[in-house]
Amino acid sequence: MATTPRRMTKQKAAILDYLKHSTHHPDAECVYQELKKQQPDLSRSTVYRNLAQLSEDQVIEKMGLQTESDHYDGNCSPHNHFICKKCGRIFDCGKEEIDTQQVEPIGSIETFTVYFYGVCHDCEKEA
Amino acid sequence: MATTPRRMTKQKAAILDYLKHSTHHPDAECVYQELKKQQPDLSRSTVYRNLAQLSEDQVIEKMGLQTESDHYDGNCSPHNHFICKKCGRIFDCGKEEIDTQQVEPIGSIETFTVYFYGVCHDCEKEA
DNA sequence: CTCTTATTAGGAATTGTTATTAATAAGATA
DNA sequence: TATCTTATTAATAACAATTCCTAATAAGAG
Repeated sequence: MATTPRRMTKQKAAILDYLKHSTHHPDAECVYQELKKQQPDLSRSTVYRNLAQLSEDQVIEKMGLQTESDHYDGNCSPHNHFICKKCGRIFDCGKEEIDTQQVEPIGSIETFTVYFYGVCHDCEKEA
Repeated sequence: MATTPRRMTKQKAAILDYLKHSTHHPDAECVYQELKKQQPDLSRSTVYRNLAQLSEDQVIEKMGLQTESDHYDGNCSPHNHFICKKCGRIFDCGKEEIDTQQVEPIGSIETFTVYFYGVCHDCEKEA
């Protein structure tokens, strides 16, 4: 995915180090505020740019729905979604059974959502 | 969740009707553009406000991670997340097996993510 | 019908994020 | 080590998605 060579900088290193030693899934602002304490002239854009680059390079992971705006669903019955990486369409699919025993030590599950990513069959045909 | 009485308006009815008869998971702008054809003086704020209200009332569903900004995870090994509705913390949990046969007719899965929502044990103790 | 107040249109303001630009510095090569 | 190329930076402007604000409107209870 990376189209240009990458250089390591102290800013990028700090961002990466912070994320690799965190377990609380910070957002960009949080990373910025935290690292600004060590590097007072760190820029917000640098944080955003590096977070984008690092997740593009799969060194870190961006959480959440990989779409630019929020989407709404009029169908409230239990079901999941498949998001096509190519055409961007969101498809409904059945609610799969899922084993939750690994979650029980953490808390009580009220709901869960599953997002599948891939290429839909329509787009596959075109390629 | 609704703290004030609700009134039905033709704007809200149109938004709801549109969503209930859609299967393509539109975003706010899409709903706005579509309904503006019938109601030329419909306002964008009205669409946003009603989408928020309707999903608060669980009449429709807002997709994606229920947080205001994007979060990043330095841990790239396969795992899922539990989001506490009370304290907002995001916990890691193991990657569960999931049956994907219902998704196969739609497309080829490359990855998937599972988000569990509930109340963590820390918050349960406090209540 | 009347009254209360939730809801509206319209636009301005805010927020999360990205683009721009000149200056800087990583890392390859000599 | 000195030099060169160019990815990266800080700062800020620009941007797009969303929310807030205000006076006017209209739902629906009495």
